[in-house]
Amino acid sequence: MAYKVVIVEDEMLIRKQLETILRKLNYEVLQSFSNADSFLDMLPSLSPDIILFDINIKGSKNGIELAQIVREKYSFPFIFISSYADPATIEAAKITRPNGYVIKPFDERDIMMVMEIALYNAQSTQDATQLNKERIETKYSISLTEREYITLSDLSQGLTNGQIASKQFVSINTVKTHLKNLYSKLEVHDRINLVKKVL
Amino acid sequence: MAYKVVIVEDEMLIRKQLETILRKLNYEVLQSFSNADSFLDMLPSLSPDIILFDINIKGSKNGIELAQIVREKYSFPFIFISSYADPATIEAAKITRPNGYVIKPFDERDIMMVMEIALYNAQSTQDATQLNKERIETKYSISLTEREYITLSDLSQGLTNGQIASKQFVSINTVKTHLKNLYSKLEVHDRINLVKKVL
DNA sequence: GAACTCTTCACCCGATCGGGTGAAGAGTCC
DNA sequence: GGACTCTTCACCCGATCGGGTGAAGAGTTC
Repeated sequence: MAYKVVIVEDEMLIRKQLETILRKLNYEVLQSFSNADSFLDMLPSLSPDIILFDINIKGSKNGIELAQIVREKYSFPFIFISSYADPATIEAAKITRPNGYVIKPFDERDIMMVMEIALYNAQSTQDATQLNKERIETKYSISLTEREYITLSDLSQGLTNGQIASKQFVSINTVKTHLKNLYSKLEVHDRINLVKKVL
Repeated sequence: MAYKVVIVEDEMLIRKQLETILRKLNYEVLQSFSNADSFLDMLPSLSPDIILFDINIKGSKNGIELAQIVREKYSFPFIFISSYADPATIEAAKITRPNGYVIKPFDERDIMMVMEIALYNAQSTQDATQLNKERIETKYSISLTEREYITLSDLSQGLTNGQIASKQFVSINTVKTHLKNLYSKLEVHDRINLVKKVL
């Protein structure tokens, strides 16, 4: 399934170039906008995986302002495309915390690299707040049994031992056994530090 | 105070170029390494704000493997420098979740841009995991007293009531009072959910 | 000075947690 | 069949937590 991309760029040639490169790299270009207002109108009905902003676009808002809005209201990942790399522009751009930044002129390699990394990082930071058995196992060089992992998941939801027991249809003593083993494996002594460690 | 940078790059000319650019941009180059092993030896005694890795370095490990180690054990931000932008390399590089990626040849603008954004993003994501009184207050439309906030901070470190009491030089009963009020204000019934809510 | 908040602390109680020992059945591996 | 792991559960105990009531001193506000 191709990632869905939205482009906001008012220079027609660059826009076409971006579209061509992105399609070649197997991304789905949902829509390209040449001005800020039509972008803002349409955005609520789109659900892109990532957005490309030219910083210097005509219209009521520039790319940085658009990015700010997107960050606050929609939190889609986005990348800046710009010929400007002066300190003032970068200073303004960085506070929007872009997932990438491409300086013109760019080529296919630049776009591929930035897109791949941006999408992967965006994905990962989303996942990072969720539990992941494999991640924990490799990170702490331990191995969790199936039941231990489920118990850990329930615990990290903030459930008490009793609630976990009911949910899993087992005795509270069983839950305690699993937790005891988890404490031991992850080298903590209480549930708080366990939850902290895995989140 | 200048950001501290460590460079791992075995091509002498590139290394010197990087050092020159970074110093010009007012970064402090802590140390430059030309091979993986000396880097790994010294890293524990360094505390860089960011690391630059050439992907293609000679030695026991390449830049991507080094980055993997840094991500897991030290979690310093890092940036890749590479002439390779083929899909396989990017695929391998992106799973280390680099804070930036520069394709050779690069110039001062590229380095400035990537460094600024990488450092800013790294800073921000760190802050997001830290407690912040104002953020909590606005997010949940409550107001915390000074002591409540300190107690909350200590609690989110994973301390028990007894430990918090010792640390603050107050009675354990006082700690319990503050916690009770915190539970009430944040509408939770136990410390786990309190910690989860504020992190 | 009265009203108010903030901070401190005490006592109580029942529920939960952490930690330990022991054990039994199911399944896998060799 | 024996060794092993995984999962299940029981009982015990001391420590801690959650929740409640009550109260006293310090400081601010009006």
